[in-house]
Amino acid sequence: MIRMKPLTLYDRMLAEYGPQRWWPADSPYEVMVGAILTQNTNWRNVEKAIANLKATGCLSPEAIMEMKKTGLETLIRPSGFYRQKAERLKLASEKWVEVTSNTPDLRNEWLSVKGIGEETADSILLYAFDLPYFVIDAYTRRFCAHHRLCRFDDYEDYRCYFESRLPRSVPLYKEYHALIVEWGKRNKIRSPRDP
DNA sequence: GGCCAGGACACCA
DNA sequence: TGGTGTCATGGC
Repeated sequence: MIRMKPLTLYDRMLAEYGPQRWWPADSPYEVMVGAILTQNTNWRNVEKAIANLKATGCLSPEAIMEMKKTGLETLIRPSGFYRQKAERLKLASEKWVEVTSNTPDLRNEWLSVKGIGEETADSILLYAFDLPYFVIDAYTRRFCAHHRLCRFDDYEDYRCYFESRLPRSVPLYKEYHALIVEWGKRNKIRSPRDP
């Protein structure tokens, strides 16, 4: 196999798959909700949960903060882990109304929310706040291993790998991550050390 | 009917 | 700090 650079792989995927135009959401807040609901969960199940929130007029931070936890659990049940995620959505919604894209140390603000780890935080920062953080998920690690780009244990090492090799561009980061996910869905490739 | 999906955290040694 | 268990639904 010919070993390629990250930007070359990006160009090839963009040519083959076309622009993905991520994140699939109608608003930045919906991005945040989706980022939490999709934790270790098939996106199709997330779509059902978000549809329930929309149908009941509950897709807003105010509505989610105010509603009973059990009611929220019922709406998001299709996304799995619904008890945990209901709690996480409430905590994240509280954070949502208190920060802006100009809040200092915004990444750590999100990481301080129980239930929001590095991947979820970076998804929110990139797709909801338009800030240049490259998102590392299970597909990204698989992508790196498959193309012999790199292999690390730590999330930060992967993020640094991409951010140090790509132009610092929010649209590029968005599209690249989306293309990696599309690649992952088309190529069900797993390795022994796969997360 | 088993396996897996766009993680995160608690607990233990 | 590293390994393991838990959380849960729905599609294939």
